[in-house]
Amino acid sequence: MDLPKAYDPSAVEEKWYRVWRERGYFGADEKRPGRTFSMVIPPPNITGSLHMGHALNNTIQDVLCRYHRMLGDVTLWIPGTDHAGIATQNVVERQLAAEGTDRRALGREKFVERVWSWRKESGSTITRQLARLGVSCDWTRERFTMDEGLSRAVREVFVTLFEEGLVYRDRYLINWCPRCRTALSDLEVEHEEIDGKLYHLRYRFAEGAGEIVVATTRPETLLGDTAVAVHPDDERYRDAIGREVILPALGRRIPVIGDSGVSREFGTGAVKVTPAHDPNDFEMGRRHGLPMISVMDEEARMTSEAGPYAGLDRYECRARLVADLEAQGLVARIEPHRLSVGQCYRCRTVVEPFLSVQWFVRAKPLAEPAIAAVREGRTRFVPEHWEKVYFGWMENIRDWCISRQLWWGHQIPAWYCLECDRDHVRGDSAENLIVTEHARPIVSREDPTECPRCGAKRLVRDGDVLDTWFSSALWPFSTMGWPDRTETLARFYPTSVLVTGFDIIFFWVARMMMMGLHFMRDVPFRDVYVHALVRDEQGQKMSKSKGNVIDPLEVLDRFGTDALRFTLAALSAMGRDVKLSVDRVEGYRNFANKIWNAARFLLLNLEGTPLESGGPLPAPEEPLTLADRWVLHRLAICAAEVRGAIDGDRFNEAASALYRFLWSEYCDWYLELAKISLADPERQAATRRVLAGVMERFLRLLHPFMPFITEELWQALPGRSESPSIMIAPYPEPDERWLAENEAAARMESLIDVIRAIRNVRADLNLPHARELALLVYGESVDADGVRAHEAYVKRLAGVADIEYRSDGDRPRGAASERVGTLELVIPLGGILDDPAAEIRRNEKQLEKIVKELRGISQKLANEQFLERAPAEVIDKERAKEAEIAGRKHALERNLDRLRQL
RNA sequence: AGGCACGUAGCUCAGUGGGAGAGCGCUUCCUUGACACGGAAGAGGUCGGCGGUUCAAUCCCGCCCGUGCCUACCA
Repeated sequence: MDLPKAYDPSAVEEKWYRVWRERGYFGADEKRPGRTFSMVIPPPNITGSLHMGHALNNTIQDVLCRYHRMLGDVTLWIPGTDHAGIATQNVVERQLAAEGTDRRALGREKFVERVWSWRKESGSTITRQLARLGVSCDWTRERFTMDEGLSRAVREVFVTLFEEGLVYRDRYLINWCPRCRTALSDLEVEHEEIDGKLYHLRYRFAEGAGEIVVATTRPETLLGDTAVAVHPDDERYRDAIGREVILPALGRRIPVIGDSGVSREFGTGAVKVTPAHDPNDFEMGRRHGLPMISVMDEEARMTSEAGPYAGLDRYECRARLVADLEAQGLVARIEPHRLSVGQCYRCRTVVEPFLSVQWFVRAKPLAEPAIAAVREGRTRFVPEHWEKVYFGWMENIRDWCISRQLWWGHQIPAWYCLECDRDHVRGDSAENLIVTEHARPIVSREDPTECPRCGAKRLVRDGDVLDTWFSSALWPFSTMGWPDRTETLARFYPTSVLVTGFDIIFFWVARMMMMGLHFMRDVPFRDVYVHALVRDEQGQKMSKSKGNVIDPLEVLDRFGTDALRFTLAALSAMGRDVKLSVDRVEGYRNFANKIWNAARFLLLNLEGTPLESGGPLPAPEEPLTLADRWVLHRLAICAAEVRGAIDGDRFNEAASALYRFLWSEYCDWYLELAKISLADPERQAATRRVLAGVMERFLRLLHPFMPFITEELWQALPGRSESPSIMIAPYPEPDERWLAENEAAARMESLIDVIRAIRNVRADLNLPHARELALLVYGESVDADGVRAHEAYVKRLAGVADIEYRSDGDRPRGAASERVGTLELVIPLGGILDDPAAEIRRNEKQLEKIVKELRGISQKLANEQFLERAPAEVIDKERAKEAEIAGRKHALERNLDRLRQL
């Protein structure tokens, strides 16, 4: 078979992905006995397009998946997508806006239809892009958080939690996005520090003289103030408590109350209390039974409660109000102040605390088992320190607001009776419904046709939908067919590992833990592998606004899937951010090309010889060259390292072991040495076997990281094995016997040192390779025997024409000298060396280094405490080193003397 | 405010209680029959600073400086 000179990914990737998929290799056979390995994909949003975070996340998952499949585990990886409530609704709303209309004009039903058709057209973009990464997930099991089965699971969970009292409805101060016009959970609010102002405002006493100055960052909320609070023990305000002040602008009388939650140090020690617009004040309002006045509506415009300011936007109101107060002399002063504002995580609009009736999940009872499960090690975080983050959040968890005032999502299965609950319900459809917190919702698995209390047929359904993350929380079991008791669940739940980014530990991981434990009575995953963010090469978060985004699709086009995957694996040191640069990908593209050409060399040299590259590797008893033995030893080490690294989730170590073996060992040394034995008829056959057998093992070891090139080359190898695809071939085990061949390895390495030393001389003295050198080897030892036995290696790789051995005696006068182990290598330079000064300089430089090194070691060995307390082997090692360096020093000095006499 | 990471070669990053590493970049040489997406050789680092533990610290501990992130209702 003729391979092109360079690897061309585009000619290979699509072809093999189709073959794998068509042959069903991605599927898991539930009936097959044996160990299982299972994962569920973190479902990307249907609005999404592949970014580097996805690429990293899915590369790691696919490495694990392919590895376990090759280990023989029954391997299941379920893919799917998330309906992404707000994000998707926003996309379609933007489309409508472009058409000059909006969702209200369309109506709920038509709007939801419209979203479905959008999803049909565009929702699979992300899965097609994932496929380009080569992910081996079982597409026949692909799920969507809004599909029928998952919707059933969502409903079952909601109803059950309601029945258990873990879901409830209440009027509460929640986070509200005035642009999306929906409630948000605490997690969906992102805090950002900004430069704001602190306004000091005068509130005059209603009776008598005097005033209290309060400090606020949000003067417009003053319109909703129902008290002023001070610390009860604050001497300054002792007499104020119980009196009333006049609310500026509106003239309302409000009480001064004492509350120990007020800090005496901050500002003036007095605080305005606005229960309907501030979380602190809300709590204080509840404690003191204060009225709660909403002065802003759901679009953050001032309500009629705001008096003269009604109808103004919140910021406009602020400006007008402050101006008015200044005119009245009620502004004591305004100072700059850093404060953090909450923004909607989907649209960046500043979020407003908003008093409204919402649905909540009571989190504490669900969190406790989830905390215990991690404490007991039933679920393990990798790296471990994420446990702390998880505990920190879980232990201080607050109830989860799950209702969203959107149309795209799982509509809450709750109905209100317009008859027996008519005092609490206004409106007659989901769109115009206003229901107080006192209404009694009818929550049901089946859509009710009449009120279970009064039998009335006039029911109206709650218009809210559930937080997207509510359905994501069920993902590990809902995708496996729950609430039915399926074989899939029995076989694959809990999943083996969840691979995810730390940014969604709270959003997703924590909630899956809670729901999984509650409904499945078991953790959803054994391990959570938390990888970091992909950043740019300066460590900046990639973002469109910064313009530093590296588009994975472009990278795939330029360098191929395997190169990107290998790069991500190589850079993903556990728990560290991945700082990606295109140069790096290019480097690993070159690696792919190196493999390609090594295989090309191999195929050119097999010349149709019948050979089983997948057959057993030669055994140590067989007659083999030193190079053969060495490479087989190194292969075994590589296999052991790679397996250990993947088992320990150290993907970067696996990648570097593979890289080093193939490039620095197989190509740089073994291939070059094999060229010698291929020319020797007696050795040719064995060399071919080793050459091909090692390559075949290497391809299998590499396959989880670089699936495409490994399949393409593996298929090109002759007679490799029974398996029709490398994907389902067994993962190589380190061969114990070759692992133990340390002696051959040491001899080879000593030869490598000899060759390097000669090359070194050649390079330093600028002697072209064509210029053949003579070599004198001084010293009697196994090292000398090694050179004697492998002269061909040294001659070929170092360009030496002639080798002589001397036990000792005079060295030639003009020569270069190198000390390697116990040997002194002398290269006579008479007639070649134009300028002895160059060689003198070279030697002097080396000598300088050596002298320094020797001084350090001698000092150490002179230290009594070191000799007393250090372990014997360390001392022995230091002694050996001292002797070796002393030998080198001596040889160098002698050589320098000779050179200087020239 | 609290917490968690991180500071190692020009750049981006691995790593380890006893010999400082990789990729890219740089310098010199090589169009040698797998590969110039290549080969050979090399330069370059007080492993952020200061203390401590230890026979021995880049690694463990403390403090400081710098950077990044997360959490938090302090107006």
